[in-house]
Amino acid sequence: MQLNFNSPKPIYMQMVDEVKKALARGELLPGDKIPSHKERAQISKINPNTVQRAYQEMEREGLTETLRGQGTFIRNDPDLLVHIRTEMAQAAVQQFIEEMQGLGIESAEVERMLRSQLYQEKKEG
Amino acid sequence: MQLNFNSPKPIYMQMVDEVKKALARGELLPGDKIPSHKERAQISKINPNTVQRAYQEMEREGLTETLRGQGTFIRNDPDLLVHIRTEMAQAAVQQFIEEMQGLGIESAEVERMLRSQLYQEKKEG
Amino acid sequence: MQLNFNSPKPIYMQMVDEVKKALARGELLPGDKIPSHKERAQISKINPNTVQRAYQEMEREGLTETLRGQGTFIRNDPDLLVHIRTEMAQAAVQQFIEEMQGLGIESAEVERMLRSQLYQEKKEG
Amino acid sequence: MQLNFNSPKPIYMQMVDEVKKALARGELLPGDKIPSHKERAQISKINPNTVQRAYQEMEREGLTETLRGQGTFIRNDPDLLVHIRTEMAQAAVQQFIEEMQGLGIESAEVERMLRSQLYQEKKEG
DNA sequence: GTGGTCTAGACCACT
DNA sequence: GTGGTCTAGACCACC
Repeated sequence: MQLNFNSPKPIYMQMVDEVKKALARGELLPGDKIPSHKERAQISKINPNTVQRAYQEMEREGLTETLRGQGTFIRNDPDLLVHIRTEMAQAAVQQFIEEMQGLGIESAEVERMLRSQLYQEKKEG
Repeated sequence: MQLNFNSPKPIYMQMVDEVKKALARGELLPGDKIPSHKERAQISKINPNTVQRAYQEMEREGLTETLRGQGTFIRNDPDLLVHIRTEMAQAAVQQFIEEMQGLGIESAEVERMLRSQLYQEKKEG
Repeated sequence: MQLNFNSPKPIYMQMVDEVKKALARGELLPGDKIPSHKERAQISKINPNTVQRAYQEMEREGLTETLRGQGTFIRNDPDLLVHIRTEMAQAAVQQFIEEMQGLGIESAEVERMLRSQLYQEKKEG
Repeated sequence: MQLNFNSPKPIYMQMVDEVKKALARGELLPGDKIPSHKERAQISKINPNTVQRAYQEMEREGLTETLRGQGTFIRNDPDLLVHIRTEMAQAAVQQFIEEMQGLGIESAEVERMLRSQLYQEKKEG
């Protein structure tokens, strides 16, 4: 779980996104237990309340469900993974397109730049 | 100039980015005068202090220069436009790729999704 | 026995209320034996401690009596049923009226809304 | 704003409900500014963070909107009042009916009890 | 001054 | 030990 403490994006929001990404990547599965807020806080070296706020947000978004005294679990919904994955991917694509159009860059050029950096990336990584 | 007051990104940073985008799109040209901070504040309905901070930031980044008593101008540097444009575009591409890889999406799929949404977009817009 | 694990009302209180309701409905009768706390815990999938606390509370309220080695029984008091029933009903009515007055709804309108939903309910159920 | 510090219902939830009731009663109008969380905290003698949590919840439910640095306002939606009012009233009626049916009380008897207490109330108040 | 985030630490209900 | 609420107080961005 990578957190950027200098980002303007609140830490609790970053945590929610990280969990969603882990789900999308298949590293978390529906039904999995996630660490208690105290445990997570120790691991990530942040305050338990901040973790709890992230967990609250996930609950609210239907990402997790919590059993009193037992812990917090990824919701056991078979569609959840695909749903989150497409939702986040489409949002990223959308934001990217808007950003590039905001810079006045043509679709063909957007494609070209993406490919160029995409395959250069692959070699580096 | 589109500002999102609920974004965690500070308004003054959003303003800087909007000016850069206008430059990249060719809507602002090197040497152009930009509105005084009071004028800009009235137009965008934000606090003059916030505008001033954005202007300070642009000055600091070498984007603008201020002539006493005459106002603030886009710096008259022929390379500025291209420089800003490629810088912002590459940053956007980079961020997009990282986001998609964070979701565990393969390069080929990234390309496919981009194209799909890119040309659908074009028809809508 | 319906328990809502997300309600702010403690589970043991919910259990007490459920027993009272079963009594009011005539599903439990004075003198009836109620399950041991271990049994109850297994049935309702809750912690035996929680059940025990509910049983303690019922004992305290004079709802049940415990015979050593024999188990816990609904108190054999002929007035108990009527007493509980009217007590709970009046509390419910009282709370409802206060809630509706808190919303600034007139008595006539309260009556009308109740009838409307009451008979619609009947058809559905 | 009446808060019950001994209720199991969290204070921030009580605050949300109180604002909704004030709206339903017409004491708050769409567009009205509500006190800052610090002010409200002083008035109600609770912690500013608790107030803020209530305000957050109201924002999330679409009850209020907040303008950075200016304050929090009842959302300026003409349907809001009626919407909240009917929503809360129906929920109260529904809960009341379920409670009474849980006690095994017939519809006719429910009506009778309501009327009896409703008009007795009126004389007292 | 206003809202938003974060830390720190307490208390409670439930397992 | 686990989640939930609350208090207290700090810092920041914006008005």
